[in-house]
Amino acid sequence: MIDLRLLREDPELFRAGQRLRGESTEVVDDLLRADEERRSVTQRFEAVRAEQKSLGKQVAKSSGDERAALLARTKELAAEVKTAETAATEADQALRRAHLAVPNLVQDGVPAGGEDDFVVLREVGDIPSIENPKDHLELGEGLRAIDTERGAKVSGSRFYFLTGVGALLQLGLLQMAVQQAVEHGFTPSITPSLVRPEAMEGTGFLGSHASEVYRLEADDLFLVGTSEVALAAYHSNEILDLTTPERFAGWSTCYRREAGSHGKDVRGILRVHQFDKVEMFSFCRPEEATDEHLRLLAMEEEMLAKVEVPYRVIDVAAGDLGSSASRKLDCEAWVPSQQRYREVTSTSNCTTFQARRLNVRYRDEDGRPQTAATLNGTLATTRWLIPILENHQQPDGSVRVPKALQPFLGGRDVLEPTR
RNA sequence: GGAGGGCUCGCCUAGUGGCCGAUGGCGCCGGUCUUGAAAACCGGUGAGGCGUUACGCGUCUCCGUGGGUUCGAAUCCCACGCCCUCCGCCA
Repeated sequence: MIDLRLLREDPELFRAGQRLRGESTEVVDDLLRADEERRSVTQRFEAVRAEQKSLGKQVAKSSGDERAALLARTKELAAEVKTAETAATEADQALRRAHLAVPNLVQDGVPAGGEDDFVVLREVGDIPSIENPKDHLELGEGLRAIDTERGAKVSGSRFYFLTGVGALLQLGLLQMAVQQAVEHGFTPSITPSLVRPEAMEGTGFLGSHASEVYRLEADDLFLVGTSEVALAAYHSNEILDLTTPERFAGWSTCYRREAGSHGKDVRGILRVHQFDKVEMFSFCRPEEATDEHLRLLAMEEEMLAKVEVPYRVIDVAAGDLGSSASRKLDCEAWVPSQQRYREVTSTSNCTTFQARRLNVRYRDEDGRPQTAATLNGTLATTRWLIPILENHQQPDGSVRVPKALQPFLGGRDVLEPTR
C-alpha cells in the first residue's frame, strides 16, 4: 500500500508512476476520491458520536423528569449514530479496496516499458565456448544427479528427484549461501512453508499471483512460493528497533503451480513446482532502502562469483516489476544449451509498500512509530544447478566443480558420468 | 478426534453496564540523591485516523474478530478466530 499522505500532497507523482508501468492512472484517482469520501463520512460520524457520548454522561448524572427528557433525545441520536457508523465503515472498506489496487511508486531511473525493456547494467565473466553443449538434464542424467522421469512417475510433470551428486550439489550450494549470509550478519532462518491466509495476503501474493499459489483447502493454509512470505510476515504488527537493519536468510522449499506456463520450459528443472531456495530479507529504515538494495545485489553477485558462472545484471522495466517493488534487479546466468541468459536471482526494493500492508514499523529518533522498508533477494536456488552444470561441462559429459563447492562434494573437483 | 482454560496498551496484570481509553507491577525515559553507578524516592510512558497548530491541543476509533442488546458495552448475549493444557490417535 502506498503512502496516502504523499498521495494527497502529490497525486501527479503517482499518475506518472502508473504511466511508467504502462498502467491506468484511474486507480490513483479512484483512491483520491475514496480517501476524500472517507474523510467526510468519518467526520460526520465523529460529530454525532461525540454528541451521543456527552449526552450519555448527562444521563448518568441526571434523574427524574430531566432523565426522561434526555433519554428521549438520545434515543433519536442513537439511530443517527448507527447510520453514520455504517456509512463510515463502508467508506473505510472502499478506501482499503482502492488502496490495495494502487501499486508501489516506481523508483527514479527505472526503465519504462515491459518485459523486454530491461536495461543491462553489466555483464560479468567470460562466456565459455562449448561445442555442442549438452543441456543440464542430459548432463544431470549422465551424472545420475537429476531424475525427471521418476519425478513425473511419482508426482507428475515439473517434478524431479535430485540424487547422488545432484543432491549434494544442491545442499552444498544452499549451505554455502547460508554461510555467506551468516558472514555478512544475516540471521539464518528455516521458515514455515505453509502459511495462513493473512501472511499470504499481506505479502500480496493473493492478488495477481493467486493462481500461482497452492492452497490446502482442508486446513486453509497456503504453500509458500518463497520464504519471503514467512519472513515478511515474521514481524507483522510489530514495532522494531531498526537502528541497524534486520537481515534474514531464509531457507525453505518453495511451491509454485506454474499455472499458465504450460509448454514453457518443460524440460529439466528450470521451471518446476517445487524447489529449494535461500532468500535474503531485510527490514530497514526507508532512507536506507536504496543502499540496502545494492547490498543485496552485491551478495548475489558474490555467490555467482563463487560458482564461477558468467552472468549479467539487469534493471527490470517498470511494467515488469510486480505491484510491491519500486525497483527490481535480476541476475541472469549464462545457459550454454540455450545460448542465452536466464534469471537466477531477483532482488526487489519494496520500500514501505509491503510493510505498510503488514503493519511493520520502527521507532524513529523521536520515539514515533514509522513504517519500515522491506527488501528481498535470492541468494541461491535449485535452478542454479543448471548454469553450474552447463558452464562447467566437459566434452565427455563430466562436470568441473567450482572450487567453493568442492568441500561439499567430498573434495571432488570433477564429477564423472556413470554411464 | 474428545475435554477444559484463556485472549486487556512492550511483558505481566486489575477491571461484571455510565466515575474506564482503561488499574497496578516490571521494563523504558527524565529528575532528586551520589565523585560515578546501583538502590531508594518523585514524575512521565499504548496505537491509529481526522482537525488545528506547530510539537501542544481538540475529537473519534481500538480491550482477539464480527454481529446483537442498550440512551450508553472491556463488562451482558450470539457466532467465529487464535493460543494453551490434558486425553486419544499417529510419527
